Amino acid sequence: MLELHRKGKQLVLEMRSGSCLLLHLGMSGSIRVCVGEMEPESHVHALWQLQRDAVTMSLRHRDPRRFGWLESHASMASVHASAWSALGPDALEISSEQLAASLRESRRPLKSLLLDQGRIAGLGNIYVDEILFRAGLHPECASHRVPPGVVSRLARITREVLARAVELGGSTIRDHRTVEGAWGSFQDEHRVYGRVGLPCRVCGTPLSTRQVSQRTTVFCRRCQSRTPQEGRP
DNA sequence: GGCAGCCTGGTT
DNA sequence: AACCAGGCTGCC
Repeated sequence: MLELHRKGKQLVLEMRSGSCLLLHLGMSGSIRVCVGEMEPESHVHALWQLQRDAVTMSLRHRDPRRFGWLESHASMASVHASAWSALGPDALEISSEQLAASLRESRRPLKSLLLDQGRIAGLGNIYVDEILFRAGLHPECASHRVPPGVVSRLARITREVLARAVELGGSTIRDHRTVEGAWGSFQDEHRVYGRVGLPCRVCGTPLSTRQVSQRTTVFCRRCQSRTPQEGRP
């Protein structure tokens, strides 16, 4: 295997031959690479033995809840032309212009738009809630009503939250592990996710919950205003 | 645009 | 035994 590529939640392993394995880990999936044999484990759906010179390496895809998938592509060009053409810009690098373009014409709730992989690729339920809290925005605020200055701040916070989460190895709630098998620790910095009823870390108000876009949503009704003001710090 | 359904394991 | 979480697809 030569190279790794990623867009949003999708990962590509590009082989030396140029052929590609495109995969999505779903919510409980993981891939592990190790030298030599691997200890047996449950829920392994695919296993490769890779030969490099005299060394054998094992690559394994484990996915207890089977929400993940993988498909084979002849080349990166094929990946770009199919699966990746349906994805919006990557959330780690989203610009305020790109975000503004998505928000401008939609009356949908902000949270629903941020979860839409075709608009912005890479955000799931945890990170959307964490981003909206840090941006001081209500999850049900109509997307087109977010003023330009606030959109630019939202884009910056999106990039910052994800970069920090990556730095900490992600959020280990239950299944998630880093590629080395370690726990992530971004959950220690969660402000709202998993904290329903607990006091807001900023103002002490008990955190609220509600279904938004068929997703459990946690937010602070005091810190996250429904009508964002331009120029908020 | 909403919503059921897919699936498993942990919780109630 | 019933319910829930989560990402995404496919059907209204």
